[in-house]
Amino acid sequence: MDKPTMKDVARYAGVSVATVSHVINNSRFVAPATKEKVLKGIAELNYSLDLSAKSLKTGRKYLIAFLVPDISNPFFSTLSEEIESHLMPSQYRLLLANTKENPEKELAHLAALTPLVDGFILASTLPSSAKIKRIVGTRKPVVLLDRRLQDAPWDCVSSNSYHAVQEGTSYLLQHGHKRIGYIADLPHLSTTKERTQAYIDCMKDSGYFDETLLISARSFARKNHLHVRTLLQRGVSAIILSNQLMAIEAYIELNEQRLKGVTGIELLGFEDSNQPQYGLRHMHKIVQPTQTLARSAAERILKRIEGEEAEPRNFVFPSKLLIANNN
Amino acid sequence: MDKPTMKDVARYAGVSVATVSHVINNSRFVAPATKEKVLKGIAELNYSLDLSAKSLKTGRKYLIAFLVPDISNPFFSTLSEEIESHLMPSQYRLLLANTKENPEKELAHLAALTPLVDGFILASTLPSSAKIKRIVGTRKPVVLLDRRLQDAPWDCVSSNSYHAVQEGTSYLLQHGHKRIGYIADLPHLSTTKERTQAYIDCMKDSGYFDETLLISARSFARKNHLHVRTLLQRGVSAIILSNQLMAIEAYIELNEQRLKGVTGIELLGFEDSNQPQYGLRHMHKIVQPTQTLARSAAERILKRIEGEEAEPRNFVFPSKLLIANNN
DNA sequence: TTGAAAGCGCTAACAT
DNA sequence: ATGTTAGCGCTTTCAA
Repeated sequence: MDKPTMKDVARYAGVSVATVSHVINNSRFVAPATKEKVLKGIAELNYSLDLSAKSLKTGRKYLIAFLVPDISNPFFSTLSEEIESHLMPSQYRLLLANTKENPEKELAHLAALTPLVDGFILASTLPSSAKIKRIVGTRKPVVLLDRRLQDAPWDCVSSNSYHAVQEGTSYLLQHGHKRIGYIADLPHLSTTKERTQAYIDCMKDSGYFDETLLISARSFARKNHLHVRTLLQRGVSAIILSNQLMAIEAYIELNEQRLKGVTGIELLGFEDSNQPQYGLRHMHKIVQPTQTLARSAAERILKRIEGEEAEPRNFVFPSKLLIANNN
Repeated sequence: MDKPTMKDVARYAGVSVATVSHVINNSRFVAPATKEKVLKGIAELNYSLDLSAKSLKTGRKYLIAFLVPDISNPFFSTLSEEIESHLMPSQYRLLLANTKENPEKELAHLAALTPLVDGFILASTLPSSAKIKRIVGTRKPVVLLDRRLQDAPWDCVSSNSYHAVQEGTSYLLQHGHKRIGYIADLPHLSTTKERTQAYIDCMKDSGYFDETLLISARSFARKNHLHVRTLLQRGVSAIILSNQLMAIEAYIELNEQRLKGVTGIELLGFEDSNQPQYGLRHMHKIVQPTQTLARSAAERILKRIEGEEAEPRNFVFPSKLLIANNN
């Protein structure tokens, strides 16, 4: 009653293990009749390949690690679900590691996982790629996801929200808002820089830029209700939140303020998956192309693991502004 | 410049590979001086054990799978983070699989992962353990987490919220609420049954039970704002939500209703990690012992993998009621 | 068109 | 107190 091996299948089918292996991997021609017999043996004995043995022989681990800054952030949990489902048809499995927006933790994970996996999908919380390169080396492929990194010799899959933020800010300005607050995430992130810049450019163009309305925060800290209050005290009539988690917090806080009589405030937030979470209906949103990001990242890492040698490429997908219908 | 093997370390230290192996695994006595040399060799050559080879030899995979119903639910994402951190000191890694509250998907994952992992931590979305047993067999240990299962021959780690829900309901009754609504999650889940029963028992005791105020929902559907409206139309003055995700949605919807003039409604929800998410301040909460659950589950699965043969045990940790201070 | 066999890096039984 | 070595299940080169 032991787990059957290739040898068992070979004996059953009256062929050699080499033939069984080649049938499974489609790695050389096998006569249709022979192939038939082998397939039958596999089904009959309920055989399944031992990946450890294959791994020992080939050097591959059949494991891909996805390092996320915060798995309880719906953006990243959706990404991981989608990546996982795109990996399903391959024999690769996804290992998830949570870095909690902590560079040390990220480096520790990279070091611990490097010998265990064939490649990384990385939403990095680091400011640059130097340390990562040192740990991961040049042999294991890396695909950067969501957050770009300086001088990184890897494929990078990200969204571009510059235009969407610009459009959104313009929309607010056109609708009479002059004091528009902005709550930014960690300043070293590429996403933060891009989005904040769009806001700044737009506000400066219109002549209403006021740096006291630009708050640098950390989505991980869950302190956004305080920042919302600060901005309200500074007289804003609209607030832009630089990601979904912050948007949810701000939405909740704004409602509480409304109950205390505050009126006329508009919110522009992010939505990171196209299933409407929590029904934040009265908020303008920038919708990220989450599914596309996930699919592209999964594709890239598989290609690189299979040995694709082309120059690193950037894959950029635009976010879209979604104006709430005011009902 | 190839990856060093045990042989390299052995040669460097002037000993046999057996000795190196025993030093690494602490599996037999090695003279301190010899051990020293080996350790030096390991450090010097930057050696790291090849788990695939070890795996082939021992049959272990050094991988544990955690099957979650919904990774974007903060309860499960917190659990996974905590389990992961408890596994860190061991050589086991956590594989996360998302079943999306779909029994078919859960079974498919179990089948795909069974040959790849040493054990499962399972927050099952199935109504009973029969099919799981058939797939997983008796060789791979399973630890049930959060959700109990009929006739399951496995350790089970769960919280008990019966008392907390009862206390909470009593509190509401004592504060003059008579029409108290309840929005339940999937009816076949052990957690749902237990919590709903506590509510029903309490309401019947007081003579105010009204079955039209008990709504059976699905947290996965994100439709709770509608259920809240339904209950308000039916004249409730308090609503109990049977998990955190539902609580967040209800909280948001209630605030919107308040803005339309609704007053005097109280909410009792769940909080699944003790970092206060989204600052839902004006809500009573039942706090789950999330960290304890995670620690216990990690402990159990490791013990079972190491071969512990004791009878399956239930580990139950109580949830706690937290009354909001009304400010 | 298929088979034989070496060997991947490790563990552990058997030696001494 | 330590060494020798068979063999885990697979891939792949070489041979037929």
